[in-house]
Amino acid sequence: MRKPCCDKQDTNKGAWSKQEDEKLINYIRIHGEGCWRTLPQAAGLLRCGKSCRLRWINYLRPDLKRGNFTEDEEDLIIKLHALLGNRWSLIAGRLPGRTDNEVKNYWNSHLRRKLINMGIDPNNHRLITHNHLPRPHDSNSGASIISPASKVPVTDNTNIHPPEKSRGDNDQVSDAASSLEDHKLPDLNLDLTISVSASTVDKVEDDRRKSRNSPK
DNA sequence: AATAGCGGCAACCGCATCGAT
DNA sequence: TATCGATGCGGTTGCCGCTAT
Repeated sequence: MRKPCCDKQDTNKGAWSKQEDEKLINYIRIHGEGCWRTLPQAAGLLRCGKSCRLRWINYLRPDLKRGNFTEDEEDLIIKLHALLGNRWSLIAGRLPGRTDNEVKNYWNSHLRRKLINMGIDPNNHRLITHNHLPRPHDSNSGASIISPASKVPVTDNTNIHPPEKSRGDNDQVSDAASSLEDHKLPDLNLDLTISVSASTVDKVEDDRRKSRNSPK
């Protein structure tokens, strides 16, 4: 039986106070990131390590770019989501200064709705084919979708079927992504502008591996 | 002015993954 | 090879502020 990550009785929960933020920032400034389990005690925080890590990564990190997403960023998120599904950390890794949480929230609150309004199913990035729903170019029904910002067609290659939902269901996209890594997607049009290509996906995965292996 | 409804965002939770032993 | 602990990730929740009624 695994021990809980922290003694929940002795930890604060909920919103962070300014003092807590300052303690965390000061500690990381001096000692650097890592060792999240021992950090709270060492920093004098009544928080669990996971909470500290999340607060730092999503809010306190100095290199965070806060504020609205640009059109380019939106476009890139949509394209990467079409390729990778709900792998938010991978997507965020291609957006400097953005966090997975931020991208995920933005997707769920803005981009999903935006795609739906455009008649695109956000789960699989294909045109929603409702018989009663008028479609922009019906002759192409289900054949291609237009990326909103760039107006660059994202070919519906039918090889990519992002998941209805993530985690267990990520297998489909994992398959797509791993197929990309194996170069087994013959007819896949990966010219997604903003340099999202098979090699980009390779690089994303590669970066991820490297960051895992590199010491903190 | 009050309040119900809604959307956005920060934070939590549980599971997966990876490295060390 | 199996097990354990630490960390990472994605889904979900809950709070807060804004807007419509």
